[in-house]
Amino acid sequence: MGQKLQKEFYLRANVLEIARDLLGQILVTKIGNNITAGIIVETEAYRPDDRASHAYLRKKTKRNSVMFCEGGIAYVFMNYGIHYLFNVVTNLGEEPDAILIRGLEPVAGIETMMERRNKSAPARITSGPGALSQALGIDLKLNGKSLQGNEVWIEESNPLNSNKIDVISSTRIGIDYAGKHASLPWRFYVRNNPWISKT
DNA sequence: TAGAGGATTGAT
DNA sequence: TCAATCCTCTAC
Repeated sequence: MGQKLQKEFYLRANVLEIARDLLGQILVTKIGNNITAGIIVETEAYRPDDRASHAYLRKKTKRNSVMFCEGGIAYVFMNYGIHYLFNVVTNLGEEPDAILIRGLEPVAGIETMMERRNKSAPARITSGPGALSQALGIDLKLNGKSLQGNEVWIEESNPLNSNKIDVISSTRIGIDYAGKHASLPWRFYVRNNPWISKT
């Protein structure tokens, strides 16, 4: 088991840099006595000057209010009435930046994940933001939780391994409504990793 | 207070 | 290709 990423990691001003740095780190949840974890292989960054963000133009609503807190906490919301999506809030409180986690490579609690996903094989159980949230037991109860706590956190993986990661950036998924912002290359993923979500 | 639509998934 | 499904936001 590695060390939890320190709060300073999340307080940096460049959300794109943090989104890239999250690749290769390990997202862990502990729900009851069930620990589940996976290596982060796909992320997307959102900023307040970006129409695709819930906090576009720094507009604060009940749903996105945790994005306006200091970085290092979880932002969970329901999408399409069906799926929970898990984000990491970054930057200082004045800047509502967030990073959506879109893909994980399972490393612990795989049996639990398969049960939660109602699958008999691990294939693709954590590929896609809604899917990985279900596999890790993430729901609205985790919204606003500190990533220094003991329910959900991100562990630093071996830096030597991180250096080997071949990162690709591309446009984000499912935000065609965002006009020119839809073409920003703010999605980051690990080249050739089988656990990234479908394009 | 009502209506529209969404940072998706999985079955057809 | 399209339905499921419900919460949030916006406009009236």
